[in-house]
Amino acid sequence: MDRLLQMEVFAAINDSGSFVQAANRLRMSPPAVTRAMNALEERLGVQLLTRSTRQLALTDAGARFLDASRQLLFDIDTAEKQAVGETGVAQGHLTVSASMTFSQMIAAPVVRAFLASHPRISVSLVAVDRVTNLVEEGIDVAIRIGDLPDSSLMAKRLGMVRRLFVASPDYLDRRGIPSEPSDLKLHSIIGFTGIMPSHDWHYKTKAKRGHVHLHPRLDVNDAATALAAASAGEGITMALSYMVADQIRSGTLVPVLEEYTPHAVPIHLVYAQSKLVAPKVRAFLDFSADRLRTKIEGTDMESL
Amino acid sequence: MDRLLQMEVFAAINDSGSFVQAANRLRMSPPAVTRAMNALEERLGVQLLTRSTRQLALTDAGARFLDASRQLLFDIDTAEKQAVGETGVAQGHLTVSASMTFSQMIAAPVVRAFLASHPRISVSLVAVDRVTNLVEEGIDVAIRIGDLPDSSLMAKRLGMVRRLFVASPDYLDRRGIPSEPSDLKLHSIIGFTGIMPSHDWHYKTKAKRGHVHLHPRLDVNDAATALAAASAGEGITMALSYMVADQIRSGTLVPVLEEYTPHAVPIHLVYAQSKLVAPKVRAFLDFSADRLRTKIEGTDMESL
DNA sequence: TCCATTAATTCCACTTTTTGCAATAATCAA
DNA sequence: TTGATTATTGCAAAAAGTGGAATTAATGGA
Repeated sequence: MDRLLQMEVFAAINDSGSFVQAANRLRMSPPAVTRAMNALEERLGVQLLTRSTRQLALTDAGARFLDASRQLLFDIDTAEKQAVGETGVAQGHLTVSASMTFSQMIAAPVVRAFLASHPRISVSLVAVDRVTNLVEEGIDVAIRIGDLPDSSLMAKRLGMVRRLFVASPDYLDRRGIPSEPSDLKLHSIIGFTGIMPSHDWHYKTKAKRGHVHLHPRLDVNDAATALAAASAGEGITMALSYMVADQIRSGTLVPVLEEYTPHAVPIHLVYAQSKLVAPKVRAFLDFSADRLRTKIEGTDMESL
Repeated sequence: MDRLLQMEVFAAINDSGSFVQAANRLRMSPPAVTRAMNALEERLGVQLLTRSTRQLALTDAGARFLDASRQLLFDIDTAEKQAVGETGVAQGHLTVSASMTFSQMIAAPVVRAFLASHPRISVSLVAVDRVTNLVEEGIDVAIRIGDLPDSSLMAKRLGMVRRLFVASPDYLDRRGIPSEPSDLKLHSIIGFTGIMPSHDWHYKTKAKRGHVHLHPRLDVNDAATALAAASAGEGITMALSYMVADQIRSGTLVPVLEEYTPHAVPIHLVYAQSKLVAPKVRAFLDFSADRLRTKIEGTDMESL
């Protein structure tokens, strides 16, 4: 039984507050966590954690060992990175997180290309629509949309993202191009709950602000479906700029009411620390940054 | 593969200078050492050691990682001891070293009693006739005969040891009691090469000094055999005091020429460090010190 | 140059450990 | 008491680790 893993399990239990969550965090089964913890206590000959099914409490010895464990795990990680330095082979397992849609539409192809060119690296692409905690959830790189809070994380800017109304050229030929928000009431709207959960659209420009209540004829919660419908000329839908960058470039979709959707937020590649980046992480950052930028650019603020 | 063991193997290889010796030190097989080293390099993605059958050399990364490993292994050991503190159960494996004869005659019975009263501890009793290096050879407790050099080791004094001539009472009745060294020439000598490799005995008292050349009729390299012969009345032999303590107490053997064999040296239980002694070591020290003292005392200098 | 020697490595059959699922036990809130 | 949740154990399958023997490689001496 790996003694370092025992310490990692012990730390994870205390971080997450339960055996099951520690198991998830470490991608182990709950029995494995139980056994690791038992083995650690057995080996040290002292109880570290008094536990019932509903309550966990550190013993004195446990509290002492927990502090030491955290420090040691950090030291070991540092030592390994320092020793390896720049010379190391990019290998091992990499965990990348992004929002569900971004992951599907943008990140996945880049990750697949990355896997193809780095045979010794495996990747977990975690698609979750919430802000992830890199260290706690063991994520190496996250793609974050929105302004970044100050933090100890490093970030590479990939571009800007904003919400856009889009429709196909033939639809606009048939139904006309809306020139102000209220015109939308005369149009066929394809609702996308992922971006616009309510059907009220609040807009704000330099000149004016207001809102329209939209009545979608079709309402879906999947970006690809909404965009397919829009491309087929079924109506106007709202999308995030990166989702439609390609179609706008190729002319399959056309943005409308652009002056009413100016608010753009940055999108970043985010990763922990600045020094001692593991080769696998460095490799992913180097590989993906340009590719992601290319995929994202073209429909952001500057294109207005 | 235990990552800590990998670091231990790496350190041991560098300490001992070869895979085979590292294997011996860690009580592993050479294949296991090779595999641990390969796994470590594989995991880090960098070569630590360039090796041929005759030459080992650290790479730059290896040198960095070696320093860090040694420090970390020490830190982990410390952390575990600190966390466990006094509360820990005495358990695990204990390695005790002593000279061949002391081990057989004195230490082994005490170790057996210790095992019986500490079911969770196992013991390696290493009987070697050389000074062992506690840390390098992974020995927890050593029994040392002779003056101790200043060192970082802790010691418990068990008593004094000196060389003695002994014979059985009936032999002395028959052949007379020697009163000075030259009388030995008229006696039947049982040589014991363990204590007296040459047959020249150099003696020195306050009054005089000199030497006699002895002609043993029987010469053995095993203490038990020599003492058995002496007990059977076959002659005079030289023994270390602890070997004959019991027989002298019981009268089976009688020391002779005591004024010519005054030089006594101390005997100690030696162990590493003063703080953070592992419970298993503490238990052995507590258990064995008195018992060993009892077995040793009675024929040392003070009994003259 | 070749050979004997020594040390690391690989091969292989075997043993031990580890694994996760499913069932169970324990706890607490309602 | 019940229901929900969580830790633990039993068990069979899978994986990893094991050391002895054979192999390979390097080196110093003949």
